[in-house]
Amino acid sequence: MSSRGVRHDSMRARNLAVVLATIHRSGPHTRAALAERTGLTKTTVSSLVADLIEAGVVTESGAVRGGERGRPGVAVSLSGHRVAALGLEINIDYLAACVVDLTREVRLRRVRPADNRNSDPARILEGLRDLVKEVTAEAEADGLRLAGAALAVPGTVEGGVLRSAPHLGWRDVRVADLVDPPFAIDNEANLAALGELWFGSRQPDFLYVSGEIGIGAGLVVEGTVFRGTFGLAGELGHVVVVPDGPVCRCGGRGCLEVYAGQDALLGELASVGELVARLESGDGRAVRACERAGHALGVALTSAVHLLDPGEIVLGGIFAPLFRWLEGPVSEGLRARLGQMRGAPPALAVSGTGGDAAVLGAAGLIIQQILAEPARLLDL
Amino acid sequence: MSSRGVRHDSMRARNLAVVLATIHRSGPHTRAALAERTGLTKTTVSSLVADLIEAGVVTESGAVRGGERGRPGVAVSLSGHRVAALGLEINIDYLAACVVDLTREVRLRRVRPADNRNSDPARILEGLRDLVKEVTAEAEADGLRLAGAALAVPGTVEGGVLRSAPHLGWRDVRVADLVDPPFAIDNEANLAALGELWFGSRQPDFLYVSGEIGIGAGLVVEGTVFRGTFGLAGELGHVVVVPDGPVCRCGGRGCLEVYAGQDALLGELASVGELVARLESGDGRAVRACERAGHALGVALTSAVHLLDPGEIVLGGIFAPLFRWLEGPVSEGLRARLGQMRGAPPALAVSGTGGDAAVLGAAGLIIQQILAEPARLLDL
DNA sequence: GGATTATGTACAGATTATGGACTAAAGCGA
DNA sequence: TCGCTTTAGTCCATAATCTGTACATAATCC
Repeated sequence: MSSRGVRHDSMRARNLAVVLATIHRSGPHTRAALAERTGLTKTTVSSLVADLIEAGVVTESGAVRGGERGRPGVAVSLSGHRVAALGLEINIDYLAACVVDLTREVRLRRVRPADNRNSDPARILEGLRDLVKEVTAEAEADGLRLAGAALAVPGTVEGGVLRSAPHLGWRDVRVADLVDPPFAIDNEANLAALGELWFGSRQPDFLYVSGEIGIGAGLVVEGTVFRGTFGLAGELGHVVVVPDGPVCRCGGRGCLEVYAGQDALLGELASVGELVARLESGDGRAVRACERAGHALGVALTSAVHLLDPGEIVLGGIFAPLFRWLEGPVSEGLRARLGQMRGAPPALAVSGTGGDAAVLGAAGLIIQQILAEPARLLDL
Repeated sequence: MSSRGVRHDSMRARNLAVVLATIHRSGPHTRAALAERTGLTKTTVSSLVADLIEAGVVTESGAVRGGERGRPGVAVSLSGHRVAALGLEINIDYLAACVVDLTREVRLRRVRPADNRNSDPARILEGLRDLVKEVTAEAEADGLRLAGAALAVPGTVEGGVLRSAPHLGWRDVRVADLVDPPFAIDNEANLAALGELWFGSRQPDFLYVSGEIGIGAGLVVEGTVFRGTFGLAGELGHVVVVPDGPVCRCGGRGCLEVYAGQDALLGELASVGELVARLESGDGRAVRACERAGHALGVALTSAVHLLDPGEIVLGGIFAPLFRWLEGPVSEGLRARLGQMRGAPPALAVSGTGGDAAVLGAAGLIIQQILAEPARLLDL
């Protein structure tokens, strides 16, 4: 609980957010419908909507007839023409950026291939800065105002500081400070979960499992990402599957990653595409690797379901193209192990976003912030 | 996000809560100090404090000199004399109740031994109703007004309905409806975690591990219990320790409970006291059982730390008296398995509450509600 | 075209916080 | 002891915001 008292302007800020959230959640509304939904009076809603229009987050979008009789209302809907969010991602082999407007339309996408393994943070951040400049200029030329930016990184983040990104070879990098204006940073898996929420037409409760070189997970409960105490929650890749199994790069033993990480799945194959090809041709070794991974995932997800209680489980990253082969072993494992503890195990689904859930989710985080505090756009 | 607009009275309700929370968190304050802390004006604070005094949640408690000079202020502190909360618990072999006032003073405790295994819900609830009547009468004779009640049950709770309590033999019991006024219900482990927060002088971030016949856990993040999507989070007892281990009563295999549940620990011994005695005398079998349990706990907690990211781990219930013998294996397991993933594993601590963390936590839940919405006390 | 119905705005009134003036109560210094 | 300074708490006029009623507007129904 914030310990600051609230004043008149906080009340208005809150009401602006309530009206905007209603439009966002349930589509265009007339002012009258908004008044009914929010419990505010028509007068107040009119005044709030006027402010939201001025802030550029909503527009009037034509007449609607409510019942059969009476004066038709004017629909107020989210506006995609003024305000947008910038999503960024640093990953092992690329930098990516995207611009998403308030209607969730992806307005711009940029991917720059790069080899960032064991790289120098300063050099990569220089490249990121360039990318930001380029994309910002293009967005502004499009008439968009970028209300904020967020960055996805393949590592653990604590209070805006990148603590450890083993594959990049980075430790304790204060990424946010190096770019102006400073932006939000979060773990790839957390943001991919948000990406799934915003762009994969998901229900607001699920566990997104991100298969990359490592395996991460982001839990979304009631539309927000659960981060734990230090922001380190969701490290599904190191859940114990076999207590005295092979040593993992984390120092533990028998972690999920050992059985279902990219390296374990691909073996000597060069890419996921190749693995899929082998699977389709019924190659025994590939099928066995996939079954082993599915089995391990079933075990780890059983623990995860007991501890996190997700509404649904979504497989993303490299698990998405492999879903056909993973689904069976994973869901059987869950069903058998969860037993009578719950009615039925959470449903298993494929990720609805393409490979770029994380960048999109980064933009989604900013959109979430805008929707939560539209008043900030008015102060500037 | 609630979708209801806020009005003047919500603003005031919020400010009442802010002032009260400040006093609760940081002890007695003068009105001037409250004004500074909350950012409200002295005028507003005076008016809010007047309401809080009327509601009976705070009192003036003597003069305090702030600096060296100037008129001394009047300290405003929590009042334990009017408002209190009722905590209740149904467990395998007893019914319990307690009354706790706003200063966290336990004003009343009642435990009624009973054999509730495989019992008839209606009969037990009858007994609970009697207990409530008795305790309510005593509290009222003491001048206390019970602002609400909450009930801890050894089972899973979903939206006020007790879904499944295997040891009681209950399924789908609508407990809340059967008592008037209806009260909040939650899982024993979740409420024990709150009990630990309120009465064990804990930091606001920890995972409370409740060793009873089953093993549960309640995660507290920033002072609130994490419940997951359906309120089923924290089922530590069924986290997988050995994927093809012995069958557990839940239907799974190799669950933590199989290795560290009460039955596994006690073997043929009749009570935890007896086990402690054996351990103290160095009985080999007892020591080995304890080591095995500690090892299994280390494995399950490793998964829990990766997924939940708790600030600290608190062992309660039957694990509390066994802490001396469990601490070593558990913390070694955590240290070895967590490896380089985090700076250091979360600290391991014993529960600070006695055996009745759950009842106390039930009362704590209500106190939390009062502190969050003091305005409700004024409306009546 | 007039009655009916629903939308959206205008204006007075209510609620609550603010800010400066004022009163109260203590110590300090002469 | 008296006045000065300092801090606490209250009073009152003002400002921000929401409410509620009245009203103008725009559609359908007959």
